[in-house]
Order: sequence, then structure tokens, then C-alpha cells
Amino acid sequence: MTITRDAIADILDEIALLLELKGENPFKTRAYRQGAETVRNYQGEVVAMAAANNLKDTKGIGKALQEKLHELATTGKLAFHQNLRAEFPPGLFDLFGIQGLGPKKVRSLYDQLGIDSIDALKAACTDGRAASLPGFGKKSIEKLLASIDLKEQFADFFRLGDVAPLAETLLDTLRQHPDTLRAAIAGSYRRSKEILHDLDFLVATSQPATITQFFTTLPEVHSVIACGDTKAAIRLENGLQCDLRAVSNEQFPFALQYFSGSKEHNVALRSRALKYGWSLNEYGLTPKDKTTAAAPSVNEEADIYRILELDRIPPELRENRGEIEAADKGEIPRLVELENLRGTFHNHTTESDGKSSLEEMADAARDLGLQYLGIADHSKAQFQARGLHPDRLLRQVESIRSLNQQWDDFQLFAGTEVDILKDGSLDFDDDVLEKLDYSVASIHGSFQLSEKEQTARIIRAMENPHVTMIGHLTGRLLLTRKGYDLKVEKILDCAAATGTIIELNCNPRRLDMDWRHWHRARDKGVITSINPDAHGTEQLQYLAFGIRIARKGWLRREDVLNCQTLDEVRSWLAKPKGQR
DNA sequence: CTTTCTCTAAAGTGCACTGTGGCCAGTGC
Repeated sequence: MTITRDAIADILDEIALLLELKGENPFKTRAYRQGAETVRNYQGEVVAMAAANNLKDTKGIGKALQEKLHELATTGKLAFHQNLRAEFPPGLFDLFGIQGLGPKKVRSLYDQLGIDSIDALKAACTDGRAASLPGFGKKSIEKLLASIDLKEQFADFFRLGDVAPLAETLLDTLRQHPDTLRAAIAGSYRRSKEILHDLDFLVATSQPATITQFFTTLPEVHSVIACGDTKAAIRLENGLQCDLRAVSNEQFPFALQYFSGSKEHNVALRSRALKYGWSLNEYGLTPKDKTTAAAPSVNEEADIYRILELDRIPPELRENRGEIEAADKGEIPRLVELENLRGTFHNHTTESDGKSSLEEMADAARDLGLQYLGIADHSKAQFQARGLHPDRLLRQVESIRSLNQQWDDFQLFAGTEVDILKDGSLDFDDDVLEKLDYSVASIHGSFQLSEKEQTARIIRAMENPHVTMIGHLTGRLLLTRKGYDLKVEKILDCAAATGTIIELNCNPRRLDMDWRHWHRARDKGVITSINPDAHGTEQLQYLAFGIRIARKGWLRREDVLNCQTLDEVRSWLAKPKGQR
């Protein structure tokens, strides 16, 4: 009987949710949540320890949790949990994904109206039944419907960061097949779109039917949608659809170009090919009539662009947003690469809501080959995240200064993620901020302000000489929550004028600011910092997603603060904001 | 449910915001 620590932690979290639904003592539910976190972050073989009843000296695990963990670790399940679960219909859990619904409101919807699914909720909102419940007024209903709408709109979408590990594993598997000559993932994954509908695999082979057969019988496959001799489609356990095309080695570059899209980019490229007298499709570049000579041979995708007298266009730029014109003039920029990063800002530690200590974060950054790491724990307004008051912050600054003594090739920068309050003032006074190396100012509440108020609020923060950068500019959560209303244009102008950096938050749930704004921002002279917003050492890996989005936004290494060397960034931060 | 202070029982993250309902409750950070 093996159960993973993550599975155990998930069960404890679900118990907490169920207890909340039942209206249990909040401290009891908190104990289960805490228990889940303790299990997740436990240093050591927590499952084996639980099986051996060896957890009694662990802080946060008392007698009751110890017994339940023992049952989970030895039998793989927990009667207490299963009984609790049986009291509610499974669809009820989906309701918690709707913004504005917590345990109390879910309970009342279920008890009073029998609502146990998102569909049922939508119906009750539309026909007026929901409005009859206490606490559900006109605006609440509107908000619920908007949130349901967002969910439906993105029902078949997945976040880039959530599918990337799977995508790369599947690609590796395909590459290892003896009949595979070349393999790639095309489509929006290759273009680094922040959310994806499906994955498009492409394999060059002389045995296409063998490959489609192989693909549809992989262990990851949940169901087979289609399987022909050259084309197959499967669905994975998580619902993600994966298409595969098997083509000849000669066709591969054309197919790769074609299936990488975007459609708009391809339309523009095809019309350019026509001007040269060729017709371009997924199979090749063929003369459009007898007067045209045959096209030069193509071995790589880049050859297609070369033949059409274009710079090679990186897949990330293929959205028909000026890349063809730029390639025509030889003005495709050299885009930033992961290897260019020298450090990063905006990382949390156990001092607020991170799960790795200051020392662990520093070690992890050094292991990644970074020269510096900025620490930015939450400020006091983020109480639930154990936000720091000035005294604790200044003690952390001292720890950082003293840790820094031991390195001459690495440095921690002492910062904060300071809350931008409703009126645009900051959660720390200037005399606190000026003791730090830098600051990230972020919004964590009052999302509903009007566009004008919200814009003014951020501009006020940017005008503060101690605000180095703005964190997650729009506050969006991909597939879950739209960003707050902002005049991005005005904010970019102000960022350029005040020398305030706009962060590119590369937590895969955010990827904020959106890539569509970065090209313009860059042209206005705005600088970015690619920040993982890491709450644990492993999340420093998010930097790779940040690079993908930065590239999609046409950014070069010179547009990114954390591509600067330690010496450069040190002297940059030392200058007054206006002179940077 | 856990911890702690006290020894069996009490205390245990805070605050702003929003919308609604009539001065408070629920949610989210």
C-alpha cells in the first residue's frame, strides 16, 4: 500500500474544506490545513514516519492527526474522510472555484436550493431563485454569473506552466521511438501562449502508422479520440487533448511551420510566398504555375523564411503583430534567453508565506548559477501571509547583510513586497523603505476600483522614489480571475517617466503583465525584471516561463534588469530612481 | 484540532472591503 505525501496532504485539505462546509470550529479546519502543509513540507520520509507512528513530536501534528496519518499511510485511505465526503455530492466542490463563493454561501445554496453543480448555480442565478437567499443581492448574482462565464469560456484551456512538464515528457518518449527521425511540439505551445487548448505533436518518420499506433497506446493516454495512419488524437487523464501528425522527413519543416501558426502569421506568410510565385502549405513550397521555377530545397524550417527573404522568425513572435515586416527589414531583435539571466527579484521566504528559509533560497539560487537573489517578503497588510512589520523586516535586513559577508560572487538583496493600499499609499513609510536595497509594490486587494481610480492608485505608487518595481501589474489569475481595470498605456508612460520597473511575474498562474503589452512598453523605454514570485526553492524554475513570455513580448536582454551582472545591478540600484 | 498554561480548560492570524439589509456577515488576501 503506497500513498504519496501529496495525496495525503490533498486529503487533509479536502477534510478542511468539508469541515468548513459543515460549519465546524474554524480552528479545527485550520488544524487540518496546517497538517496538510506540514506533511507537504516535511523534511524526511513523512509517509514512512506516519506508518510507524513516529510523528508525535512534530509541531502541528497532535494525537488526532497522528492517528489519521497512520491510517492513511498504512491503508491508503481514511474512513473519517470517506464518511465526510459521502455527506456531499461531488459537484459541490466545483462551486469553490467560483469567485465570491465561500463555504457559507455554498452551504446555503446547497441547503436551500439543492444546488450541487456549476450548471445548477447558473440556472438558479438566471431564474431568480438564488436572489431569494439572504446575502445574494443583485450585484452578487452579477458577479457569480461573470465568474461562471469566465470558467465556461476557458473550460477547455490549460495553463502553459501546467502542461509543460507533461508536454516535454511526451516529446521525449516520441523522440526515443526507433522510427522517429525528428519530433517537435508545434502549435501554441511552441509559440509560448500563456494558455493552451491542446498540444500538437509532429513526428518525421518513414513509418507513420507505427508512430500513431505507438502514440495512442502510451500509458499517459486516458482515451483515444482518433487514430489513423498519419494522424491521431488522444485525451490525457487531466482532459488535455494531444494531436499527433506523422509526416515524411521532407515534409517535416513545412509541417512544423504550418502547425506552429499562428493562423494569422501563416496567412501573411503564404501571401508573401505567392508574390515569389510559390504556393506554401504544410507539404511544401510549390510553383504556382508553369512560369515559376521550383523553390530551392528545404531541410529546416528556417530555410522557408530564408527563401522568402526574411530573417528567421522565432516561433514566439508569430502572431502577425509586425514580425513579418520586421523580418523583411532584417530587424528581428535578438531575444532574451534563459542563459542571460544573472539573478532575480521578488522571492519569498519562511519569514512570510514562503516555505524555504532565507539560506535555502540563497543556496538554490547559487545552484542555478545566479549571482544575486532579491528577497521580497510580504508587508504587514498581508496578515494572512504573515506579512512583516517594520521591526521584523529590519531584522531580516540585518540577517541578509550578515549572510552576504560569506560570499564574494553572490549577493542577497534586501527588499520587500510592499502592499499598495487602496489610495495608492504604501504599507511602509519612506523611512523604512529607504533602508532596503529595493522594493516591489503590489496590489492585493480592492480589485473593484474603477479603471480611473485603479490607474491613479498605481501611478501614485510609482511616483514614490523608493518603489523600484510594480509587482504583477494587473493581478490576473489565468483561467480564474481577470485582471483589474487599468489604463495600461498611462501606466507604461508613467513607468518610463519615473524609471519604475514593471515586473514580468512568471508564476505560471499569473504571467503578468500580459505579453501583448511588452513590445510597446519596451519602445517607450520601460525596463522589466523577470521575477518568479517564488514561495519555495523549486519555484525559481518559473524563470523559464518568464523568459518564454518575455521573448513573446519582443524583449531583448537589455530590456531586462536581471540580465545585468551583479556589479551592474548593484550600481544601478545605488543610483537615485530618476537617474537610472 | 493543537498548544499551552496549568494541570482541565481556555485560547488560538487580522483587516479591509463588499454588498446587503438595516448595522453585519462573508469573502479574500
